[in-house]
Amino acid sequence: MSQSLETTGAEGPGIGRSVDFPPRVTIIDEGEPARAIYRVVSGEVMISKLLPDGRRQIFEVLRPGGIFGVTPNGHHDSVAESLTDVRLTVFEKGLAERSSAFNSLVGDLLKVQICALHEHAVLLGRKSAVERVASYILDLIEARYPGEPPSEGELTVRVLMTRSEIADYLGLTLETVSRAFSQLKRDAVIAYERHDGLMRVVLRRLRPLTGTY
Amino acid sequence: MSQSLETTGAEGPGIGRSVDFPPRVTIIDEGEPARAIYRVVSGEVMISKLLPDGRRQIFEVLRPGGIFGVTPNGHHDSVAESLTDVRLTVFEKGLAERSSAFNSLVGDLLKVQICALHEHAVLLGRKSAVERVASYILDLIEARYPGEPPSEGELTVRVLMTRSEIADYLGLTLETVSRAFSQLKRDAVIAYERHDGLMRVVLRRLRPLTGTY
DNA sequence: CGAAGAATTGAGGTTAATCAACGAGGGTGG
DNA sequence: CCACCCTCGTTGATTAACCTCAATTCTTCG
Repeated sequence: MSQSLETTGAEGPGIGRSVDFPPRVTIIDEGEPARAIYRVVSGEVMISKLLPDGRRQIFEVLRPGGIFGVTPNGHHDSVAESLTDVRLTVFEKGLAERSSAFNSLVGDLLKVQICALHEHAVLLGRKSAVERVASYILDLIEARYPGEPPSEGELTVRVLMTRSEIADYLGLTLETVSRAFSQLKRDAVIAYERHDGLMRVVLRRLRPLTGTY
Repeated sequence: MSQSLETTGAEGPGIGRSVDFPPRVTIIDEGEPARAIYRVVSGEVMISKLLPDGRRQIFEVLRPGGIFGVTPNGHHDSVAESLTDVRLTVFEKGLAERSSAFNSLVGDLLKVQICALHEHAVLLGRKSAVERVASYILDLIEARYPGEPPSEGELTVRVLMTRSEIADYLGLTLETVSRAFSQLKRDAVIAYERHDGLMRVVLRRLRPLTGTY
C-alpha cells in the first residue's frame, strides 16, 4: 500500500502533474474509484486483472505515450503496475475532461489500444506457445525500432519482463515460456548467453513463427 | 461480396442513415478503408480477425447501442459480420467527427468496449473450457435481463451463435464447446431438449463455474 | 423424402500444465 | 570477503486438458 510516490516539481505542458514510481509497484488497484487519467512519460506500465483464485492476465504493456486509468463507470476495472522506473503525467478527473483537445487525444489513444487488444485476443485465443512468444519478441522489436527495421541482419532487444510476467501476458505458464525461448534459441532464431534480458534476434527467422504473416 | 444492402427511408435522429443486413453476411472486411462508423440499432454483430491459415478469433458480439468501424489509422483492423438480421445506423467518416457530442458518445462506448475486451482477455488467457462456456452463458443472461436478475429460479436464454462461432469466440474448438455444454447439462446447470438455442439456466449453479466469482 | 448443416459423442494424439529438481546471479549479514 | 538465501530461469518426467479425426444423430429446408 505505501509506495514511494514522488511528485516532481516539473509540471508538464498543460494541466497534468508529474509523478514517479519505482519498478514493480501498484499504481492503481482494481475497484479503486477513478480519480485521474495517467499518461506514461517514460518507462513501462503493465495493465492486468486478477481472478479470485490468483490467476492473472496482463493485457497490455504501455510505453511512453500510452494512457491508462480511463474507465466508463467511475471505478478502475484493472490493475496498473510499473514494470520499470516510471514517470507519469496525472490528469485529474473532470479537470481535463473539459478540454475537447484532451478528449480527442484520449479518444485517439483508446482506438490504438483497442487494435492492440484485438491483436492480443487473437494471440490468446488462437496461437500456439511458440507463436505467442515469437509474437511477443516481434512486438519488442517493433517498439525498439519504430521505423520499419531492416528486415535483414540481427537486431538486439532487451526483455524487461520476467518469465512469469511474460507468461501472465501470453496466457501460458512460466515453464512453457521458458521452453519456447529455449526452442527459439536452439533453432537459432534468437541468441543470448546471460540472463540479463539482452537478446539478439534474427528477424527473418522470427517473422514466419508468429502465425500472423 | 454482393449482399443485400437496403437503405431504408427512415433516417435516424441526426446525421446517420439506416442500413439493414441479413444474418451472417460480411459488413466490413479487414483492411478495407474506413469510410464510416456503424451503430447497431437492432440485431447482433460479430467482430473478428482471421489468421492467414484460417484460424479465426471473434472478440466481441455487439448488441443494440454498440458501435464498430472505429479505427486509428484509416483502415479497418477486423471483420464485422451480422449474426442475426441487423439494422445499423451509418455515420459517414468526417461528417460526424465534427460533432463534439458525437465524439463524446463514441468515446464513452469505446471505454465500455475496452472493459469488455479486458474481461475477454482474462477468459481467453486464463479460463478453462467449462469456465469459458459458463461465462458465455452468463453474458447471455446479463444481456437478456439487463436489470439485476433474480439470482434464484430458472432463466431462459436463446443461444444465437453456432457451436463453431462460440468456439471462435471462446478460443476453443466446436467439439470442446459441445462437450462443455453437455457437461453443464449433465450437472443440471442448464437444460434443453431441442437444438433450437432455447436453454433454461440455473443461475445459482452457473455463477460459481465462471471462474470470476 | 432426401440432402445439407449443426450438434453430439467416442477414441486417440498432442500440447501445454503440473510437479519437481537444479543452477545461476544478486543481495544481505556475519 | 564469504556464506547464505532468495528469486529467476532452465530442464525433466508425468499428467491433464484440449484438439483432431471420425462416426452418428438431430434439424431444417428444398
